[in-house]
Amino acid sequence: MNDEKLSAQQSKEVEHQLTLISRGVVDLLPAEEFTAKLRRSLAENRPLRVKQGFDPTAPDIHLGHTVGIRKLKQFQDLGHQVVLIIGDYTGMIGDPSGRSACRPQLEYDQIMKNAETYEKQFFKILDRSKTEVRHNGEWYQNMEFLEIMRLATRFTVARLLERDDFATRMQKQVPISLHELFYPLMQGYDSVAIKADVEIGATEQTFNLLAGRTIQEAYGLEAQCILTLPILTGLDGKQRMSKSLGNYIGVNEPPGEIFGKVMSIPDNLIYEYFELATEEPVERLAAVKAALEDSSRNPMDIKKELGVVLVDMYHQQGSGEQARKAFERQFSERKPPAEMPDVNPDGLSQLGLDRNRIYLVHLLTRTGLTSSNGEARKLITAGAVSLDGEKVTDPNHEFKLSGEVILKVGKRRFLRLKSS
RNA sequence: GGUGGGGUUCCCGAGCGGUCAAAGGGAACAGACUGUAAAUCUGUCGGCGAAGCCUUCGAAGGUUCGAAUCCUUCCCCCACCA
Repeated sequence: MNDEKLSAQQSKEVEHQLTLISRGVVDLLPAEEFTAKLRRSLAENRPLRVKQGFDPTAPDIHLGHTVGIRKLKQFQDLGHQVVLIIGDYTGMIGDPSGRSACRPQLEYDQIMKNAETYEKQFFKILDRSKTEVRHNGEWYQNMEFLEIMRLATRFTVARLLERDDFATRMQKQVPISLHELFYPLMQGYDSVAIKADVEIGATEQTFNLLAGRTIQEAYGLEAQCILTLPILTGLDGKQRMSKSLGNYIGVNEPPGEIFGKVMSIPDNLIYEYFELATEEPVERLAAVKAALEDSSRNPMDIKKELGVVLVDMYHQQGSGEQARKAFERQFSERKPPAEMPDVNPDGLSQLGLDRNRIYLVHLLTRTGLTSSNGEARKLITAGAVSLDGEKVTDPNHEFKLSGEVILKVGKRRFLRLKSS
């Protein structure tokens, strides 16, 4: 790469972009190479092609994904070209852990369905008109076996196996299938296919990202730079945020859900979420950090602010405050929420319930508030169920419906029964 | 391909002819406390309107009054050897 001649104006722009892009990043490798690419990009007025791939193995984008997506957005705002890879092909190959293999055909349909919802969710953050979306089936569908073998010559088994996750699995005697070793190669080849200048991913992706460099060079292309981002911790405060662990906040969730989930995170996650999942200015981050460290404020209040910010990011302005009020009403003041599902007499009879003699256990199960009669009984006995604020502890409780009754199960499940 | 060790309820993991719907731990859920935080304590944790019954211990058969436990075949995993 030649040293580009840049005007003072342009040099300043490089500095500016570098600062922004580096924010919140764990590694930007190799640093000099990236700077050079950036300089050239500006000098030649040729946007960088910045890539990130997603395997649509689950239907939801969650906050963990947004760390990367928001970094892409930053590139986009700076005028670079974002390329999203939908791993429809890699997704199928992905991770067959556990059970017997399902039918690939079925899986493909599921993947495509997920891919669709993914795209919708991506564009809650990215600008659709400026984003290039590619499915990697596009180039894998017809790839020749020979080609794949050529790819494979670039790596040694030892190198693949020295990766942390594989090493751990070997140690724990968890099987590693041959095809999993190919995954980095495929991800790397994606970079060839779309001629990526930069690929971003979470820190655990480092190996795969680096594989991209190796493979691009094998194809005579300039190697991409890689940018890694921290992994967001899930709601449990222990494991990474993921759909399958159920410890996530989805960007598609309603305001109340997002707010409530934020309130349930351990205090020590507050700062991390502010830093990685929001766009708040550095001054505010610093203030939050200071307040948490010197305990000058109740962490709960800061958490509420976080909830407001996050809700606003994915819903209309003002939804955050609304969610906060609803939350305070329901949990601080312990009043039933303003809105809850209801069941009218027709609904009751459809469930096979006689409103003159409603067997509570059946009501709970048939309305879906509990998953089985056993669970319903369990909750009643535990004192978790109330009718119009009156705790019911008799598992055989029956009642006659008159007027309107609010049924409550646990802290958050509500149902309004109407007699007319 | 050979040898050895395994597959147990959401996960880990005991059980190895009846007392087993299956110990223990984790997760989860609920209650108390509270800030839907943490910590702690308590309870529940296959299904069915008590009893009693039904379905579970990789799959299918079989032995037995009786099987998660014994036998046969099959499937899968792991280690070592090749």
